Amino acid sequence: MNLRELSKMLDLSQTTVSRALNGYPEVNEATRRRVVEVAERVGYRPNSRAKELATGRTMTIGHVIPITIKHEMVNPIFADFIAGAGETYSAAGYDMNLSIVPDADEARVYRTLAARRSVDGVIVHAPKVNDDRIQLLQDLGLPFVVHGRAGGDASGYAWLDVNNRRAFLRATDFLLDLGHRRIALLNGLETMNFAARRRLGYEQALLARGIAPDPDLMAQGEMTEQYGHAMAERLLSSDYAPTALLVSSIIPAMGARRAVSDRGLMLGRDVSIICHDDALSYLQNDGAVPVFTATRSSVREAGRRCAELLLARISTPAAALPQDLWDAQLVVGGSTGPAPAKG
Amino acid sequence: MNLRELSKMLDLSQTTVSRALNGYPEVNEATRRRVVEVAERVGYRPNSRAKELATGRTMTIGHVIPITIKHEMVNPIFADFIAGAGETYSAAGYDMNLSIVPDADEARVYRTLAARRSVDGVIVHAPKVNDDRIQLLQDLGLPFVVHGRAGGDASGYAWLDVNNRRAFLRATDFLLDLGHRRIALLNGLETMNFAARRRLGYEQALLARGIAPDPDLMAQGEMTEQYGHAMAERLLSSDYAPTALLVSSIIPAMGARRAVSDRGLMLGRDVSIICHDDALSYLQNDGAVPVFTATRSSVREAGRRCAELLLARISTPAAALPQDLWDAQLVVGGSTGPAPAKG
DNA sequence: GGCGGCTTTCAAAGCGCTTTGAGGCCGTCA
DNA sequence: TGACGGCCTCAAAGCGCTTTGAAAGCCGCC
Repeated sequence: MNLRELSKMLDLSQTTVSRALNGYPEVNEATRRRVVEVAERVGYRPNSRAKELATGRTMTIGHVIPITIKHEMVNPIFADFIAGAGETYSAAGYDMNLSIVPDADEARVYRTLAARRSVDGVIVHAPKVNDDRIQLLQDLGLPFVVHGRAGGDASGYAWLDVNNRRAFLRATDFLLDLGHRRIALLNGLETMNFAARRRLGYEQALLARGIAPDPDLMAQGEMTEQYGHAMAERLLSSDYAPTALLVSSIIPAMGARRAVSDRGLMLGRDVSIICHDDALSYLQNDGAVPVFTATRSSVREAGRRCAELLLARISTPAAALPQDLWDAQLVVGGSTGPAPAKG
Repeated sequence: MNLRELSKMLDLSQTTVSRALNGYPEVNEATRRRVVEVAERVGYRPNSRAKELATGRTMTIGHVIPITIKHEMVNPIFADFIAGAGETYSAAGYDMNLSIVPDADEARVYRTLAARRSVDGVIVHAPKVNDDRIQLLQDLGLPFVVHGRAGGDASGYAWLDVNNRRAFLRATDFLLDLGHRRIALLNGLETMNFAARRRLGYEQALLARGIAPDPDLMAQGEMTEQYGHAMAERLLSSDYAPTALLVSSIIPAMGARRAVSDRGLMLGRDVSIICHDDALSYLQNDGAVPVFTATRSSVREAGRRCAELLLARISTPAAALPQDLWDAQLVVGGSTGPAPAKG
């Protein structure tokens, strides 16, 4: 069923039917209702490609998700982010075009999306400290919103970020207030800007109390359960072990917890853990007393909001660049307690 | 840069340029090289929508991912499945169109995709025991491959599934061989076919040893960490607690492990756990001695393969329906051991 | 009776590509 | 010399829609 057949069926011109379906004012309300009703009944939907070619708008948003090549790992927070963004798109009649690519190929994919006019805009995931994607997208003239920020000046593009520095500063402060002095940082890869900023917050908090950050207490890596386990294991087995761990995500935090119980230690008494909690749907850390004390910010909500911001940029390119900085909540759970008295 | 401009630049006709770019035989190899070289240099890529309209093929595959409405949860295995499928698509020049929808809306989305001709085919995720999507897609004439199978006769459509019944039968057998007699099942939602079949395997193994399945030892639910914790906690605190748990995924298994250590019990000695391991990239359960004894099957590999099967169906609709049944590996890790001697 | 407003038609261009059919030019071969 | 194959051009249709401009029909109203 195409437009010509439908208009024949309605005994109206294609013009009128098209106008009726697209809400143009010059068609009589009764006619419009009739058109819509029949279109509905016979299941007419305009051919997406024809419509998109004619209008020059694809009504689709690109998400280019990098795979870190070493472990072929796709960061699990993407699932929730995408779910949030997807809600916004559905509600607005947009589609999502998802590409999963080794991070080395990202630039090529953006160029292709732009040149083929396959998308009306893109979301930039996982910005690095030095990230050339932003300049590239500006050159390409493709509307975009960054989830996070790159390092350096962030005034020239649209983004939504969590105040990662502040979150980890507060988390570190919280541990310091509990009497902890040896606090380890199990960070994400510090080529990622979010991780670099978390480290900054951690160091700032320590320095503010006159504690020199100790490189032996800092690790970075991809945020797997195994990474959390391995690092916590290594740290806890040292002679001069930390009493608290600040962990970049709930996933390595689970690994760290495993290391704690492997050693027969008790979480929140012998060792404290604070992690960042993205509020993943399958790893919920809520309830009256959450398992983990955490800095919490919903990545799904971020997905929803990034999508909204992008759609707004597409429909109103001249509007001011949105730059949203969200504060994470510090929620107190069962994984933290006063620093143990010295052995 | 469009085709007309490019052909002007090359001083060739649009016809020749189009033929050169699309590999038609009637163009001289030297000319073709020149065309390709210039197109490359000026960054020409054909407009996707125009090409798709002209050819009638969208070169995109739809993935409709259901969100279970209650917890707004998106199953984290999708991330890895999609990553696998995405690799295949990229290699074949296909795009992925992802819709995330409350499961009640799925049928509507399929109808829309078909009517608008937005995709050349779809992957069906998470088939239920009673699933009307398959009939729907057959009616719509949209090529599809099911990841899993629905209940009932599966001979009429293309699918790739893990032998879930057999996997859980073997896992149960393994526990029985270790002397366990009270084995609990923490299953996924048994409206899902994979979960129903796992339960079947579990029950078959028990019955084969003359053990009547005990409803008190069976739970089902969405596969979150919290679910695993809550169920294990409840089971382990009963007077007549199971000595082993068979868990539907590594995520609730982590929750179950937490419950075990909460009670001061030791995994693999006081309580055994076997789980299904989808080989998620961020929850790897490998190494010399994996943490969990598990039935393992890579969902990422499944994604890759499902995508291949679907592309093959699209290019050769008349070929026989692929129906792949994969066996999960049973890998022995540290979470299982002989049943403890009675109290 | 004429005018203006509302609704609709008609015809066509245009979006950027693919595809086809007819035909031209050139060099080669019988 | 003529036929033929190889390579290319030309012109146009077609994919299914949107959008535009001109015009027509119908209505009520002054």
